[in-house]
Amino acid sequence: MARKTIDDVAALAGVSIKTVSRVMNFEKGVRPATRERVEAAMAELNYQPSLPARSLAGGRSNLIGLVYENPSANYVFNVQSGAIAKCRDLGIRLFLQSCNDLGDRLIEEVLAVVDQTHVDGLVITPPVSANHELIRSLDARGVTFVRMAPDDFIHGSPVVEMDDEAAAREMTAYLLALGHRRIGFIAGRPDHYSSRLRLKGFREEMRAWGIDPDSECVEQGVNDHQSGLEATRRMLANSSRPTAIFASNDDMAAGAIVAAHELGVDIPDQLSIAGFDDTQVAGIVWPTLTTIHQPVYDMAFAATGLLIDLIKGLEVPPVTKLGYHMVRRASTAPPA
Amino acid sequence: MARKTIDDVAALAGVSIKTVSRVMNFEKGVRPATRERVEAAMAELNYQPSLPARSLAGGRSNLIGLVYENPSANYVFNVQSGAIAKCRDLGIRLFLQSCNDLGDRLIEEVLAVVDQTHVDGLVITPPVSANHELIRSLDARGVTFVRMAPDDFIHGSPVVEMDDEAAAREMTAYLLALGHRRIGFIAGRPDHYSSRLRLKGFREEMRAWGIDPDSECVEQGVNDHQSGLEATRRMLANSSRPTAIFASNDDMAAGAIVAAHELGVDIPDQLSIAGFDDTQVAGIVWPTLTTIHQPVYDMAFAATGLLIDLIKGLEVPPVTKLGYHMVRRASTAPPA
DNA sequence: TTGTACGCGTTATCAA
DNA sequence: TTGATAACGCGTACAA
Repeated sequence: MARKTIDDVAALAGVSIKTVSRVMNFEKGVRPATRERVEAAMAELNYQPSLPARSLAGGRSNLIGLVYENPSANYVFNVQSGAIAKCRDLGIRLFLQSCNDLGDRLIEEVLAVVDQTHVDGLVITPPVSANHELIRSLDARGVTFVRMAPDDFIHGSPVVEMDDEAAAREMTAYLLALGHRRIGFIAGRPDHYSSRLRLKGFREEMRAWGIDPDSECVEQGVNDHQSGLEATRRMLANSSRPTAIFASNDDMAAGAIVAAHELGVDIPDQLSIAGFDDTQVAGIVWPTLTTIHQPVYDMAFAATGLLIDLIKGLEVPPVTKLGYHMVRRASTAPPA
Repeated sequence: MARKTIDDVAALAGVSIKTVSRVMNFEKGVRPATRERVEAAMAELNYQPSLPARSLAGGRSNLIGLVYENPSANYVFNVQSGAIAKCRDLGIRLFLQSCNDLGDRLIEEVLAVVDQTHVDGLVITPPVSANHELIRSLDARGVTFVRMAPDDFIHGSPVVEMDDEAAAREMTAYLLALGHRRIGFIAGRPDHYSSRLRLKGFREEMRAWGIDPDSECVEQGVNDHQSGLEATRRMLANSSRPTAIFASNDDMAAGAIVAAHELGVDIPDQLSIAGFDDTQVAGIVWPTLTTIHQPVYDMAFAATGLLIDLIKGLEVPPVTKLGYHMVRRASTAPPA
């Protein structure tokens, strides 16, 4: 079955293609009666405008790209869901650009996709959003983009973020208020900006409570389950065990839970464990995990909205900060 | 910076645009020396062909669509990863079509995307692959597609699947061989074909071992953690508790683990638990989960490859069956 | 308020 | 082996 074109619609409605175009694009200056005739014709033919044709003819492709790199299935899924939801509202199509396993071909690939697909702009999520070389290259190409949680403001593009540092402080304060004093921290990958902020928040709050920095045991992890498990084993082998462990993300916290189970350490009676992100695992492990809810979906939704506004030429705020909140579940309690 | 076009390349190479086109598309009948000149020009200009233009002019868009609907973040992530990997190999771009939350607008939406984007074909994953009405509509539109794990072969399109029934039989046999006789089964959503196959495999193997069907307690779940938790609570409240529980997927098995922990039932000494899928959670829960590895990534990779062959007009096998394997972890053992 | 004619960057036809 | 030129389906000047 041949694809319906604007000519078919114009013929059926008895107008020129330009008028059909006007109706499609909600331009003013079309007589209501004419508009209705055209709309009826479009409906009858089940007409769908050709994106490639619009893209070629007009400057705009009505296509935007979402650029991401691994973090985790849940993170990617939430980011995508947020972006998809916003696009669906506005009739924009989303092009996904996964940079997983791309290595140093990343920049080249992203630029190629931009040129090939004619996307109108990009939403860039961490850690790619902190790739300065890419940002500079995109800027040189004149690409419009919005970044999620970058580690700088070197570029004038809008930024959407949450306050990782304040959130980490809040969680730390919560553990301190429960009565914990020896609190272990499992840090995330130092090349992720949010990891650094979370560690900073932890340290500052500890200091604010006058805790001796020596009783702060900070172990380095790499954001995955295994590294959380190993870091916790090291901490629990220590003579002065912590009574609480705060992991920089949920996956590592889930690893910490396993390490405690292995050693027969009861959670939360003998050891409190807290995570960060509020991903799916937080509700699946036993005991369920106290954590910080990171509004990933909302951040992607907001970033996508900003990008679309930007493309339309609207003014948008340079920084959008979204709220987090603590989710208290079963893995934390006062020390024995 | 203006986008480079085929004219720029042609001018620099001192040939016509048609020749550049020939080189790009690996058509034969171009003198090697000419080809090299053109390739050098393309490289020098960092030329990227315009997808919309190719799509309009030629019949092909070099774009394929991946259609999916929720299942889970991990499932979607793996499917995407497989499809992306295959596309990357072949210079094809992937368009994602999430049908989550689309309800009865699903068919309309998918058809609209096909018409608008001019994708050359679709890879359709379950449960959408079993949506007969959609399949019929796509067929009527003459759309090329490959289905993953559909529940029928009503349509002649190629199918990629794994043998859920045999896998479930294998897991059941494993539990029986360990010495279990009272085995509980947590069934998945009956509207998912694979759920029905897994239940069938469980039942057949039990029967093959001459187990009295009354000692088969089958509880209905809906594929999520919570339903696995509740189903297990019901089973464990029973006077004749099972000594092993086989859940139709990992999420429900993770729920079963929590239920056992809540009641102080030791895993695996007092209760063995097995899952299905080998998703990320299987390695994160404690104890780690014995499960069946479902080759989701490979299935998507294969399906994408088949689709691309199909688009090229090649012959492809009607059914591609991929292998599974059992992953023995810590959640199963002989009964006490 | 509506229509005509041209151009967007490719591929395809056919001639050279 | 190559090239001129006409599509592809739509947006945009500009004219009516």
